[in-house]
Amino acid sequence: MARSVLGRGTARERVLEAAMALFGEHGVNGTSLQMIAARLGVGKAAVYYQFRSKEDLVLAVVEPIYDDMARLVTIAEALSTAEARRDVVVSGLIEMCVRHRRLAAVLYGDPAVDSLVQSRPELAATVEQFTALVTGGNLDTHGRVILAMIVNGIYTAAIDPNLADISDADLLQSLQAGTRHLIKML
Amino acid sequence: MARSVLGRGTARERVLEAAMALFGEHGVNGTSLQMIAARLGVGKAAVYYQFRSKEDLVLAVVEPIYDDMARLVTIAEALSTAEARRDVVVSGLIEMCVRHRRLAAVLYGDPAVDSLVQSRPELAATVEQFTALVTGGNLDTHGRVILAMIVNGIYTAAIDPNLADISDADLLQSLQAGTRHLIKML
DNA sequence: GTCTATAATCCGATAGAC
DNA sequence: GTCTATCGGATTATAGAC
Repeated sequence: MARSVLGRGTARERVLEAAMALFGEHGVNGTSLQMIAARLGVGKAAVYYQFRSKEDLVLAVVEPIYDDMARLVTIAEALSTAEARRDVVVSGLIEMCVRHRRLAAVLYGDPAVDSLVQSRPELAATVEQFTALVTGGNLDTHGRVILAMIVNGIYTAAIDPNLADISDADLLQSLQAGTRHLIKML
Repeated sequence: MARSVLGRGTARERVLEAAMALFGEHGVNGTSLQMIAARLGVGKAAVYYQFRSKEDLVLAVVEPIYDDMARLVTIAEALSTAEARRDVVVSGLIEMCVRHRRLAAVLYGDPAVDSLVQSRPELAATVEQFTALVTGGNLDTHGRVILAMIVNGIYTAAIDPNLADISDADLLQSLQAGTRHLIKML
């Protein structure tokens, strides 16, 4: 169990950490395994020792957020009305985005992650259920646009690099306030 | 001036159209010139006849939106107060996102586009001025988060595929209403 | 666990025939 | 204007030495 000069934790954790940082900067398709290895000061084969393919690595990076999402879906689906389900999912989304702030920035809208998710039935199902819970209930055109502003606003405000200096607690509070304000317009 | 079997307009316009569609689906880094050529039913060299490099092609695809942004910056900078400038830029952003709905989806957050913009001083300057105008004035932490929700909410609601069925006019109206509502919280 | 070496593939880009 | 052919380089991934 020799460890590299840079970073802490297990070799696997250090690869995940480096991958996350580089995915965030260059996107998944713009990040080669060579770049990840170089950042860690190791050879390309050292990365392949931890993950048998790039797809496996991306999946491992992305896993924690989809675990949270699946948990949130399970909780919300136990509720009885569409409005209650949406409220739980949206406020759960806020907490999720804040908790996984750095990670969320990585996968949000990345086409490589999107197609990877679509290729895995469990992940695709979770995303589909999540979307259904958010857009559930009968909304008119105006409501749908406002709801999209809320959900995407939460997501992208949480990951905005310009807001990186704001603490998790402050961010959480402001997102909750803004959401409460907008959700009245539905 | 022979023209290919598929599509309309000049050869250059057809390449731009195909590139935009594929960039939106797979991202810039996930789209090879071979894919673009294949979609048009031509060879790779036919694309290189219209654009001397992939960078040139990406630049040409992205150009219209940065032209609009530069125009908006010029108009806003002539105003006297920070609040007036921000109002003009934000409402201009709404119109811009609706007008370039499909294109905006392509470049929003694409790392390849980001680094291309950063490598071109004119484009980088325009983006920087735009950001400065939006975040101008003195805002507290809460205001900064709300503003990020507004701006990113506008952007991503305009490009949301789930809202593709909504007309430009309806989308414009709802975005303006939601923004007016949220901007009171600043 | 990490290394070098290498295989197979794909990329962007160029040259030149037609 | 479009084609084929090809170059050099980078990529994912594997094999085997240490």
